[in-house]
Amino acid sequence: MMEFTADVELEEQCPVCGDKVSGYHYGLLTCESCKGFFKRTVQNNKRYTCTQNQDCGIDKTQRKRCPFCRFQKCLSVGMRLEAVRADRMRGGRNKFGPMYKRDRALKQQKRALIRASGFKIEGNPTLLSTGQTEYSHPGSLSVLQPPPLSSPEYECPPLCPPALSVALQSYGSFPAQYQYSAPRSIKAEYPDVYSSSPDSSLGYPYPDGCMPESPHSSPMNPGLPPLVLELVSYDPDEEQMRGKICAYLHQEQSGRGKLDKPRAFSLLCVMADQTLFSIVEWARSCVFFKELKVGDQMRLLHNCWSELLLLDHICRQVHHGRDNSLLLITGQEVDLSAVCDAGPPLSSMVQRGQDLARRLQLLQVDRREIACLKFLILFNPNVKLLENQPLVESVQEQLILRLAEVRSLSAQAEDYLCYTHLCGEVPCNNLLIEMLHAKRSTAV
DNA sequence: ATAGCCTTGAAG
DNA sequence: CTTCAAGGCTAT
Repeated sequence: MMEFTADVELEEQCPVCGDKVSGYHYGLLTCESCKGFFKRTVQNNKRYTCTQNQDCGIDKTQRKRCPFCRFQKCLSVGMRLEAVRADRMRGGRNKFGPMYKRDRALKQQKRALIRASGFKIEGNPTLLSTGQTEYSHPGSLSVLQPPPLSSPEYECPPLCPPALSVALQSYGSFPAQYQYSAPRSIKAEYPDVYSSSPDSSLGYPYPDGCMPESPHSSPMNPGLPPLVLELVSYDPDEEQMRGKICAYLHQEQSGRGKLDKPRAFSLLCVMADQTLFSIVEWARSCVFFKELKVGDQMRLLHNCWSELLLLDHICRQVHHGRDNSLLLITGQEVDLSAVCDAGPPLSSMVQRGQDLARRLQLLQVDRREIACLKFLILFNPNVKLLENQPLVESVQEQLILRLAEVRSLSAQAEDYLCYTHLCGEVPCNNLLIEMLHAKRSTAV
């Protein structure tokens, strides 16, 4: 009963500052002040800087001290930029409505279950990308769809439920509801580039030149097919991704010592695991992909996860543009010589990755082409969904050549991961390992 | 700039 | 009709 009350109290605390929750705001339950803070920041496109080390603790008494870290925390716990309306329209409901409803139902269910059984049920640890499963992935438990994919958490807490199927089902089915047929009465939320007003192009999430191309910018991009523009619009925001993963790592790391080799490697695996979640989330939001049944989605992802993961890494290096160091998703720089000290399999792979990054750099690939490439990787090329798009066709030839290299290197990386996993150096029960096993077992 | 309270308005 | 999460207002 103690745990029950503690659990309920926890749910009534703002995940940002711990103050009293006043309702769902911008994607999750927060307090009134963080709601207002998030709104002001996004609406006024505010930029803060941290005078410390960008890791200030945020609580009710200190939340005013560092708006930079407060906003980072808002993002890392899962507050959604796109829930701030670009046109400032008041009232009504947005696309998160059904999600809030499911989340409420889930909490209710959980409470009832706790009350009935008298013990606390653990969430799926691999889903805890922010330490707040319910906040960042509401609905992952509440999808009470019939089998084959039952609601795993309640049935087998000690076992790791299939992370991919849970990740694929989080947020339930709501994205399908607003893709094209969304009522235009609710409009101008940020990622919905189709309905935002032209003057909203100065919105928050896209810093200088990184603004996803929206159809509104097509006059500036003559000849770019709408599909390409759309593909780009699905790209996750790197900063937001970094915020989430850093928050997760920070919490994972707390109390741990320095980074010796296996420790560093397992840290990389955790990063990869968390990045995979972002990739799955990205895929789920993509046109065509979201129309597929979950089974097909899983098959596609099982096939290409490591390629997408590698591409994500390579792109970061292209952007980073340095031959002698690697840039991690966390923003940390790793000296290449340190990696080479690790020995042949890893060092040569990293070198191949660097070579690939350099060649992509020479090709001057931009985010539109990367978006196409990711799409090509996700779908089996035989599907040829992009075949009729002139731009994709014009760059496809060169991109496909790189694809072969991505495939080959990712295969080597998979083997290496498998090997290190057998040596016990990879943390178990994560999406990474699930993917590894899934591919190996179906490859027979 | 913050945060508590107020008004709005689509969805149910 | 009611609900409640958006944006708005305003004293601190």
